[in-house]
Parts: sequence; C-alpha cells; structure tokens
Amino acid sequence: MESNSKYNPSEVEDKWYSYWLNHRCFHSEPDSREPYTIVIPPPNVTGILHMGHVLNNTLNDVLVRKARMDGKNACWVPGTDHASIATESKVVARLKEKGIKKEDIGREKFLEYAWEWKEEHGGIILQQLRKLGASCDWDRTRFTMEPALTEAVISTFCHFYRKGWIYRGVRMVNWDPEALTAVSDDEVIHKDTKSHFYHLRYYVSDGNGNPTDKYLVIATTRPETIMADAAICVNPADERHHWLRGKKVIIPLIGREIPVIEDDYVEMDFGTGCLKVTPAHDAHDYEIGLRHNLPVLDIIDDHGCLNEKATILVGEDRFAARKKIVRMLEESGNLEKVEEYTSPVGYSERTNAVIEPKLSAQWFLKMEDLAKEALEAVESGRIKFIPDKYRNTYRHWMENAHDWCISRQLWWGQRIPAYYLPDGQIVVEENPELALSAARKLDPTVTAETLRQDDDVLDTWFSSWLWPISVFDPKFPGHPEHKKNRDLSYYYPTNDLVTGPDIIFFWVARMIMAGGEFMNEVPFRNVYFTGIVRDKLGRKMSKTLGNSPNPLELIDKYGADSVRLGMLLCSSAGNDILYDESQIEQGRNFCGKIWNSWRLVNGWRVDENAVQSETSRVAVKWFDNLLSRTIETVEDNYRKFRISDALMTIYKLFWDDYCSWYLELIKPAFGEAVDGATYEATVEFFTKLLKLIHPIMPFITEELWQSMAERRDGETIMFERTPVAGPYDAGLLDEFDRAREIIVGIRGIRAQKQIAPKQALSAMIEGNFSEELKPVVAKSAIVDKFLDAAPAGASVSFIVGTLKVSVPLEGFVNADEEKSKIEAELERQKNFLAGVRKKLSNETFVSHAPAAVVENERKKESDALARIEALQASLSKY
RNA sequence: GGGAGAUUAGCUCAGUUGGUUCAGAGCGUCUGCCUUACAAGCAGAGGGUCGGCGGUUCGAAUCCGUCAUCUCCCACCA
Repeated sequence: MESNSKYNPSEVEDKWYSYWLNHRCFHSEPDSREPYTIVIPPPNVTGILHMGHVLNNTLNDVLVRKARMDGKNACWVPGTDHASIATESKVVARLKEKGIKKEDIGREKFLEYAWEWKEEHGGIILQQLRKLGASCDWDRTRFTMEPALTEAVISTFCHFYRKGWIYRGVRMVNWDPEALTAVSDDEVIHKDTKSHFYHLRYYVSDGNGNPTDKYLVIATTRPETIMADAAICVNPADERHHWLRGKKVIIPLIGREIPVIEDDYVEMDFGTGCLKVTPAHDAHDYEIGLRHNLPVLDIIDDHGCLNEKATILVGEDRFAARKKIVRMLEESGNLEKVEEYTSPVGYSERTNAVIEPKLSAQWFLKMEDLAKEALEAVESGRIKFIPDKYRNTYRHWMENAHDWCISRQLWWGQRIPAYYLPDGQIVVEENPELALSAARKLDPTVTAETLRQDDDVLDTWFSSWLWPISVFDPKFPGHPEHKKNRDLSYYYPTNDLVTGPDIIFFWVARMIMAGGEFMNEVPFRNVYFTGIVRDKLGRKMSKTLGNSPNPLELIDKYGADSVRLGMLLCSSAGNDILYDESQIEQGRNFCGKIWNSWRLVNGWRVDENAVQSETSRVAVKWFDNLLSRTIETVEDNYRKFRISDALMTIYKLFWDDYCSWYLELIKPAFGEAVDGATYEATVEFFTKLLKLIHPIMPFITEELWQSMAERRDGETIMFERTPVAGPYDAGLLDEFDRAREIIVGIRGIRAQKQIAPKQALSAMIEGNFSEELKPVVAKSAIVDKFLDAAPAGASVSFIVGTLKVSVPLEGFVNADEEKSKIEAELERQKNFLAGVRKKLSNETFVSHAPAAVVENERKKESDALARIEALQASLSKY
C-alpha cells in the first residue's frame, strides 16, 4: 500500500461517510443487545450550523460511537425543531422583502409560505452535521411539527385539559403596538432610556369625594396612565405615610377616588415611597392588584392610544398624551416637580417600538404536581447531572416553578385545540369535527362557521418536551397502545442527553415531567451540560461581533477530525469553552502524527527470521502493559463523562508513548529489517490505538484501518470492539519511567555540554536498577557502555529517585562548576531531610497521622540519607 | 437586588474523602537540531509563596470565615 506523505482529510471524509451511509452503519433496529440511545437536541429547522452545535454534536457522536464499539445497539435519533418564534420571524422578514405583511395575507396563506420555506431551507443543518461525521440514524429523522408529532402534541393538550391542569388565565404580555402582536421576553431589548420622573400630588379625599388640603406625592415616569390607577400603595413599615391609613385620595384631572393600601413590594427609599398602582399597565402592579383585589382598568388600546375608558385625551397616542397631560397637571397645580431620569425601557426587537405591558388571556399548565415529581427524579439520583452543580439550579427553579404559559400569539406552530362557542363557552377536542359535536351538545345551533378555534399556537417547548418519547412513537404518549410499541419499549428511556445549561428549565426539566407523566419513567439517565462556546477573549459568539467562525469552512480547511478534536480539547463539562483556531491546528497536527506513524511502520521491511533484539522485546512488553493501564484510565474517564481527559489520555499515549518512545525504541537501524515478532506487535498496538481514538476521530481512523489490511465490503472500524485492558505490571511501568528519567537526564547533559547526538557516552548507574531496562537506556540515550566502577576522570552525575547516574565526561567538564552544582544539590537534599525530620520529631504528627503517612515520611528520610551519601561521595573526588 | 459558581504556570484547565520525595497537563515561550515517518516535526530547558487576609488541624491548593475580582442565572425597580 502506498500512502501519501500528508494526510488529506477532504479526500477521505466524504468517501467514508458515504460508505457508512451505503452500508447503513448508523441504522439501528431493536434486537437482543443492550440499547444505547441518544436523541439529538433538535436544532431549529431553519438554523445553520454554528460552533455550539459542533461542540454538542461532537460530544453526542463520541458517546454514540463509543457505545457502538462497546457492543451496544447504539441509536442516535436526529431531527429538527419547528422553533415557532425564530422561524416565524424569519418567514415574516422574508415576506417583508417582497413587500408582504402577514396580516394582509392571513393565516392560511402565511402558513403556506412558511411550509414552503421549511421545505426549501429546512434541514440544511442536518446535512451539515454529516460533514462533522455525526453517526445519526437518518432513517429515524423527525420534525417536531410533522403531522404525527403534531397529533401527539394536540392530544397531550387535551389530556391535561381533561385532567384539569390546563386553564385559561390573564397575564401580562409584551405587546408591540406597531406589529400588533405579543412578543416573547427574548425579543424585548432593554435599553437605558432618558426620560423624566414626574412628581404628582394626589389630594386626600374628605370622604365625600372632595379634596382636602392634605396631599401625598407619587413619582412616575408614565403620567398618562394615572386614569387607570386603582390605588396608591405604601410600605406598611413606612412611618411617614401612616397618617394615610384608611384614607382615600383623588386622581388628579379626573377626580376619581382610590384607596391607599399597604404592601411590602413598595421600596421606602425609592421615589417618594408612594407608588401609584396601575394593574392594567404594569406587571408588578397587576400582582399587587391581585393581592388587594383591585379593579383592572385598561385604558390603552392595541395601537398604543388611550381609549374611552381614559375619559380624557381619548384617541391620543401614549407619548403625545404624556406631553399633554403633563401640561394639564401643571396647570391644575398637581405637578410638584420634574426630574431627569434614566431607566431601562423595553423595545421590540422587530419594530423598535416601545413595548407596552398588556394584559391578555393566555393558556397555562399547572406545574405543581409535575414539578414535584420531576424534582424527585433528580434529587433521588435517578437522573444524574454532569456537572453536579446544576442540581442546585434545578432544585431552586423546581421549588419555585410558576405555571407554564403555553400559548403564543403566533401562527407557525401547533394551534391550540380550544374552540369557542358564540356564547363564549369553550370545548377542547382533538380535531374540529370532534369539537363541533361536543359543542352541539352544549348548543345545538352551533355550526362549523360559528365555532371559532383559538388563534394562538402552543409554545415550542410543548412539543419538544415529548421528544424522547415521540421520536419513537408519535402516537399520543398517554395512549394505551403506546407501551406495546416495539421501538419505544426498547429505546426508552434514553441513556444520555447532551445539552446546554441555558435550557435546563425550558427543555430538560419539562422532558423529565413528560417522562414522569406519560411513561412513569425518566427520559434519560445522565444529562451532560456543555458550556457556551466563546471566542478566546471570552466573548459570546455572535453574528454582530463577527467572531463566530463558520464550522464548514473550518472542516474544509482542517478536516472534521481536527475540528472535533479541537473542540473537545478545551471542553470540560459545564465550563465555557474558549475557542481558538490554534486548538484545531493542534487537531490537524495530531492527524499528521497518526498518519506519519503508520507511514513509518508500513514502510519497514519485515524479516520473519530475524531475531528480536532485547530492546525491542522489552519495549513491546512495556507498551503492552502501558496500553492496558491507559485503557483502564480512558474507560474511567468515559464513565465520569470526562471526555476531554479521555482524549488527552489517548493523545499522550499515542504521541508521547507510542511515537516518541516505543517507535523510536523498536525502529530498525537504517537499511535493516524489523523482526516479525516486533512488527506484528506493533501493528496490533497501532490497531488498538486507532480503535481507541475512533470515537473522537472517526475519519482518519477508518481510512487507516481500511488501508492496513484487506477488508471485506461493509467492514468498518465502527463495529470493531473497544480494546479491553488486560492485567498489567505496575512495577514494570514504574521502572520504565525511571529509565526514561535517566535517558532524559543523559540527553540533558548532552544538550548542555553540546555533545553531538551521535557521540556515544558511557554511564554508571548506582543503585537498584533493572538490568532488563539497560538496553533501553543504551539505545535511547546513545550509551555504549555501562560502567561498574566510578571512572577516574571528571564526570557529571544526577539523581533519579534513589538511583545515582554518572556520566564520565573527561574534557567536557569544568570541575569547579560541577562541584558547586553538587554542593547546591547537597544543600537542597539536606534541607529536605531537615524538613522531613522536623515532621518526624513532632510527636503530635507521629501520634495523629495515619501509620501509612508516617511510614512514608520515614521512607523519605532514608531515601534522602542515601542521596546525601551519594552526593558526598561525588564531592569527595574534587 | 436575589441565587449559583469561579479565582492554580503567559493562555486554557486537571488536582477525586485534607497526607506518595518542595504542585500537574496541553498549548505557547526559550535553546539546539533539515537525525533516512512527521519542521504541522525532534531533543532539551525555563515558568506557579495555588486571588488577599485570618482561622481549624500534627499537616491546607483542598475545610471554615472574611475581603477583592470575574462569570452565569433570575428579577430589573414605580
């Protein structure tokens, strides 16, 4: 086989991905094996791949490929999320380009456009994931808004409605008076805005609706809302206002009486300590209104203009009204003063209009019971969070869970299956036909035309919380048949979920709830939380900063394996990832190293009759033991989800131990052949290394594995078994480490004294050093002779553990220099000894510390003494 | 304002229940090498009183207190 001197990922990656697809290597069907299941966190259907996806899906793929090689029936279900808000705004923007407003074309036509857009651009991200090497079972690809899943979602709504957990309630929404729609909290941008703080006098009523000469002062930024005031509120602990208890005050200009109430919400040292309560136009005020049973008076219409309930300035825009009313208040003597004031004001992301808090009817799902069970699932350890710290966050939220507002004022999504009779009664049914017949039972005159379906759609999370269930069985999850579903009963619960901590409540918690409600079983065992990918300056990646690289360009430039490795290198669980292209370069370098290490071995001439050298024999034995120990470490890393540690462990094994030490030891001299035994061992080691790193670097490992031998069509490294750790001799590994230290020491002397690498040296090793490893030292450090007795001339010596290594260097050594070096080392050792002895002479230490610790101190003492003796012997020569 | 977490080498991070020869890794840095797999490489070297102060302990990077700085989540203040 001929191999290029450089690894070229672009030639290799598409070839093997097609090969895997053609042989359906990613496809899974239930069988007798243990399943290993992951469902993808579904990316937005119109999304494109960014670095966060790369991180998340690389981790998913590593876990899936590892499980597959562990012999499990691995299944990774891909799919996309309809993402109602994000997708709808994209479609709206696209229509806007054509000069079309969504209100003008109506719901049905809009949805046609939206589906068109989805068919055209949807799922691009799934294509992009293939470039990364993701081993998803593409036959199982799902979409949260596909008909079957939509049915499940609708049935789920009906289920909870019938259970009495879904109710209609009033809530403050962010109203965009220009777009005439409610927008989500995420779409509101808070900007510090200069405005004014108006101090207004409210005169106390005499009890008959007439003002007295006493008054209180409130401070407000929105004087145009005073007509909607329902009360004045003060803090009960605020003695300045106790005289107002039980009093009523009169709203300026309109003369309406409102009570003075007390509530802890009011800050005593903010403003004047008096708050005007306007339940219809402020979320907090609404809450206070509920507590004190205040009336709600809505004086602003959908366009942001005052309506007839305001009684004055009717029809005026809210900002125009503000200017006018200030003048009116000034004229009436109610305006005490005006302050400059800067406060955060919410603006619509889409229209930049100032958001108006507006009360509207919304649908809610009761969280109490669901949250309780979902909390227990994590507290009991049935679900593990990695890292564990997120349990606190989760607990805090679950103990304070508000009811879930599940309605959204959008069109792209699953429409709420609630139907209104003309008289306002509501029926909730799975489809319009059922709804009509249910409605007719209440009112026989109802027709399909007069029965009106709710305009809102369901929150996207109301479909994605079913994801781990519905990808396997899209029937309504509460359906009695669903437990018989072969896929669902085999694959559910899934094993691991990899996701970001930002959606722990939106998604993770709710999947746990749905699992508990419908399956009586958690949806996954482990949740691995990734960090957020940031640039190397720690900034979030964003389009506006332009600091987000295009993953596809990176894959093009460096190869998918390099990108995967680069991402994993810096990704300990739960920590933010500071991405830097140099990490991907490191991945590319590693690919080169792997590639070239095989070129070396593959280029050797093998002589089956040659006798294995002692060096090679020891090297093979050592690496075999090391491989076993390292595999054990790697398995442990995987068990603890320490993926970057697993990677680093293999990386060092491959590069340092295998390439730099092992291959250099067994490398035949120029022109010579390698013996058969060594060659076979080396090929086996290399094969194991490829398998170990395959889950992380699937492409290069497949390419090399395929090229190493004749493979049958359809064979793949993907289905090879993870190498297993055999027993190993820890003593041998330790002794080899000592040999390495000796070698590094001698090389260091060589570098320091500028002795040519090829010039052989002799050395004396004093102490108990394995005879077996002397050939290793000889070869790696270019030592041609081991001396038994101290040489007469000048030499340089150093200490490794309890061994003393001396290298005779007549002619290279400055005696004074060496002497002072030894003296310095002697001094250091004496200080060390003194420290150890101080500890040992401390009676409390000896009596309190465990015996093993004391014993170790004694060992330190005797070792130090031995070293001191050796150093003094060297010194005596000078 | 409430909550959570962090601070260890120039950078990014490990450091498992306090105790294994004066704290580890990767990258970067410095020095020397075109040594017949790889200069995207090889060999070698330097680099930290573990954020400050105080405490517990025979013993603290590790436990407690406190201060400082940073990050994230939630609420954003009439």
